Amino acid sequence: MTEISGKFKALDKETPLPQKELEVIRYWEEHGISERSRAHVREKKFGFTEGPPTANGLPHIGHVLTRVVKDVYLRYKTMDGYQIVPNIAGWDTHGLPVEIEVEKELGIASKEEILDFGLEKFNSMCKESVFRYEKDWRQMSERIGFWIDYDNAYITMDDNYIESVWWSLKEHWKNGLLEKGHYVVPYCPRCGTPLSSHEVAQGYRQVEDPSIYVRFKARDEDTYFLAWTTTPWTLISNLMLAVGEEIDYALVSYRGERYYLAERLVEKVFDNAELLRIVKGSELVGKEYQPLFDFVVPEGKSHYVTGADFVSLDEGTGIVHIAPAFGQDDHELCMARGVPLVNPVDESGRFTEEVSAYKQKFVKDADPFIIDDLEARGDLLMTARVTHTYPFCWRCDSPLLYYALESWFIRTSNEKERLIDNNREIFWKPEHLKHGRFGNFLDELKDWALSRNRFWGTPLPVWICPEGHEICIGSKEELADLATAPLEPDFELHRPWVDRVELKCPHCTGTMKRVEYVIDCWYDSGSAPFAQFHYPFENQDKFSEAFPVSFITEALDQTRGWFYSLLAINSLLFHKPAYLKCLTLGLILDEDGEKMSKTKGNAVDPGKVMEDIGADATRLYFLSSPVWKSTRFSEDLAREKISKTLNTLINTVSFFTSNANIDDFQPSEYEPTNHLDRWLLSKKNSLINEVREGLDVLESHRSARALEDFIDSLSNWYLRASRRRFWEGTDEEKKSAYNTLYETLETLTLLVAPFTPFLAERIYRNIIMPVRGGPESVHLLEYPVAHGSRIDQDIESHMDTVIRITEMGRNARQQVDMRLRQPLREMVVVSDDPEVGRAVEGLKELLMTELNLKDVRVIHDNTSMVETVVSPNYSSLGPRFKGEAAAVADAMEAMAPGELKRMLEEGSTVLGEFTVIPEDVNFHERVKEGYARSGEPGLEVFVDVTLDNELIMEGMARDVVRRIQTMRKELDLGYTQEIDTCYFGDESMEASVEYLADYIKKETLSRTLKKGEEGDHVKKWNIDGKELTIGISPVG
RNA sequence: GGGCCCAUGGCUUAGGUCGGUUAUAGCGUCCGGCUGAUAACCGGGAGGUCGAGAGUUCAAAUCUCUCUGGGCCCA
Repeated sequence: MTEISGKFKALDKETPLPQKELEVIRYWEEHGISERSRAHVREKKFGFTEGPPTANGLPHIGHVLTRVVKDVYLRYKTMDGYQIVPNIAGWDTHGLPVEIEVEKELGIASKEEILDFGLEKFNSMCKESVFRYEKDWRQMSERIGFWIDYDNAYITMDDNYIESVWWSLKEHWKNGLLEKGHYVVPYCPRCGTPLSSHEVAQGYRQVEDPSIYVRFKARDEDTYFLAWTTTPWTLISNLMLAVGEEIDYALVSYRGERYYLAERLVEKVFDNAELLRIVKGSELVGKEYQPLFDFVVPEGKSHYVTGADFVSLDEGTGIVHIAPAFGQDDHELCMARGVPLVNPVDESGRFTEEVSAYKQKFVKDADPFIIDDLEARGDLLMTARVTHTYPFCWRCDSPLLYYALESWFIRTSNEKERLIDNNREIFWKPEHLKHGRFGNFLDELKDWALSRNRFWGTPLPVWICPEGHEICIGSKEELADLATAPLEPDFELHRPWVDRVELKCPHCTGTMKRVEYVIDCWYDSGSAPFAQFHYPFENQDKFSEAFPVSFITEALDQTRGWFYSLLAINSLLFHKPAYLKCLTLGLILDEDGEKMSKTKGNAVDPGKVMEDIGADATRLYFLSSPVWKSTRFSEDLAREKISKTLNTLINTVSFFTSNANIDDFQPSEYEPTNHLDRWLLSKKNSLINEVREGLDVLESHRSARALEDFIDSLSNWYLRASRRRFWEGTDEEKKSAYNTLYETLETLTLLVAPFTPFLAERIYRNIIMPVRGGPESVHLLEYPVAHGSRIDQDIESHMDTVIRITEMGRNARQQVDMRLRQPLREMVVVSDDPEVGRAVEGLKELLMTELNLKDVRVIHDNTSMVETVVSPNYSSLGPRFKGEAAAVADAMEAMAPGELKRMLEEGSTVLGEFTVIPEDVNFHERVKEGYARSGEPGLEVFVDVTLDNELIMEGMARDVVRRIQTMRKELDLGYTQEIDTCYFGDESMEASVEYLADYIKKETLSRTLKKGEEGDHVKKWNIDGKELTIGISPVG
């Protein structure tokens, strides 16, 4: 194919899209486009905070989705005149997952081994590890077209960042919200560390455990409380019994003893017990009982029955044994009741000296002995085995214990109402999260256990002196001021440096030492809105521009992760919601709907996807279905976007460039005269509104689909129907057509820019920039705004009608096997809707060409096109008229069918001497001879399918044209290349060619059309059973 | 164990807030057509108990409840 060069540059269609995208990336880099798009200081600010990933693993396809979604909204807002603040990336760098990676590398697995290895060395390895794959992350982001500033990214392990975090912790401390206490955590006795919920979640397994029914003797009456447990070893530490205050409890007699238990569970527990009385749980509250064991005796009041809302009747007895050191519910309940904690188990999970009978025994191993003891005393009523899920350490497989540890926590529960209020102001997508998963979490808000007995993290800035005075440090300066010695030259806000700093106690003469904890790394990332600015030490103005954050988006798993930590920390500090819009993304599944994982080997490599199908197609694929739904991903699914949408757009542009250059088109002021043009411009403006609306409500799929539909209509309707105007229209026609198409492509290029930034850039640089001038990138332009005056609902709906009529026309032709290339006399459109009349009137030419007709006319009713045929219903007539049935039938047939039909619509009617009822006759319609019909009542068409000699010859001529065009294509001739043409064969074919020689010559650019069998390219065709040999030779 | 979400032809999916004619479209498949921008396109066919059951209603893919299966979060 010969490319005609001109001011509109043709798009390169040969090179695969992914390769062209790499060229675009180079162009952006060379011209610093992304920096320039960011550099603009604008009045309108759009706050965005990047949810920081950890770069100690490779990015996967889910991260690609996150980046695509972030990017499309940020590009849109940027083009719409906002300045994204601060528009920087972020890295999450602390936490147990990082430590574990390093432990694996070192081949160690315990805290002692880390300490032996050396804290400083260990932490510096962590520091390296978190950036191991930074390059891959940056490359992936760049490749997918995510523009964010990586060079100035915030990093949670930087001293400035940590200092801001310290500042915030001190704020909490000053407000009495940061406190030491005991917190029951899942704890691995072998590793000597509590586990994060994330780790615990990995280790749940189905196991069988003993379950026992134990009785507690009431103090003041001769009855027992019957309780149930699956952890006998915790009975040693029992301090209370809990009942549901609204639950009915039965007092029963069983084998001569009296027991309380939930009424509903009596039959499950006892085979034949005598019911004595029913009481409400609330009546049991306050009753005291004798301790089962006396190894540990707490100070203060204990061993009585209390009410609790977590008592369930699903299993057990409805009376729950409470040991505050070993259960979260238990612990909270005892705290609330002022019952102190007892914990006779050491950190390795063994009973302490106090528990003389079982001392040094691992608690789980003590279970059988405790059971035997209880049985011997007669306090054990029954034993069973239950299968339930229980957590195990994912590293060493030890059963985890729920264990009360000293812990620092933030009293978020004190501020629960504030968090709930702030959540009300957030726009959630999808909406159900607001009150569902996220809202529920806030409703049941617990205090935030902040401290971790670990090494690599933000150190908890609390120092304590031997007298018990405590101080929270809020800045490096404050630390230096109070320190007993100057800070080391290479000091940083990490262990072990901060551990070595001792402070002068402001309240006594003592020396303060730091508590050895680091903090939960979720606190780090939740501090990003202020800590990324080193607020309040610097950048107060920048912070207030960007806070509250206008928009965040991350995957669903962040609901109780980052989304929560952001809301909690910032609500406490600033009494405002941290963010105003939150878009939550679904998971990416593989083709079969399975979760992707490395171990299953079904994970998709983003790099390969980029190589195979490219960024634009991937972006469009993700953006065109609701992003919050879990989406299946496969290259084949995404590839469809290339053939369906990207190529269609590319070809539309190609059509434009090749023709505009041939005609030397120059954009100019114009008034669209043609209906198709006005229709397209109206559609275009409606499209702008649709795309914007979709983006504004965070429903990118609505925008993406509107764009895809528009591209489809542009190419497959507008352009197909307008082609001839571009090729052979008058100057006026061409002016309107070219300007309309050009203007539409311009707008479309801008509209798709946030979705498919690479292709948009190519189109911009090929057809817009060289002619219109303007900045070096489409991404530096403004997003289109619709011109309401250009939107013409009538013309849009008229075109819809015409499209429907076209479909009917094709359908009608097909019913009688009348191929489209055969010209036909006329089509009659039947509708009494005046709008249909107007639509056809305005677009008559279009209908004629689309359906290859000589005429189209509209009539109001179909009486002239169909005859009503009467067929007497003998099964109704017969029984009633017997022998006269035939005469009745004759009478009916003698009438005008329309007349009879009208009469019967009223009910029964009298024909001479007979009274006939509607059931006596069936009417059906017969289409007028020579016509084919399609459509439905209200709008139908009748196509005249009778042929005469002239029509047949025209059809043949078109067949010949089609064959010559195919041959031109086979020779790869340029669009304007003239040829000499010969033909020879069937007589009727030859006659047709001669009859329509001028038409054929014009259509095929044949300078001559002669009888003969010669030419550079000669081919024998069989056209509808008739043979014709055609030969063509390019001229010159 | 608790909470939330999801389930629509062989495959991928729209619609669900606001109940209303024949359930959307693409891929694939079969038949036909069209084509000098297009990897396309157009017409038609086959293919659906809208996960199952119950309820509300004149009317349910849509609202309610129960169940089944899958997922996520939390214990």
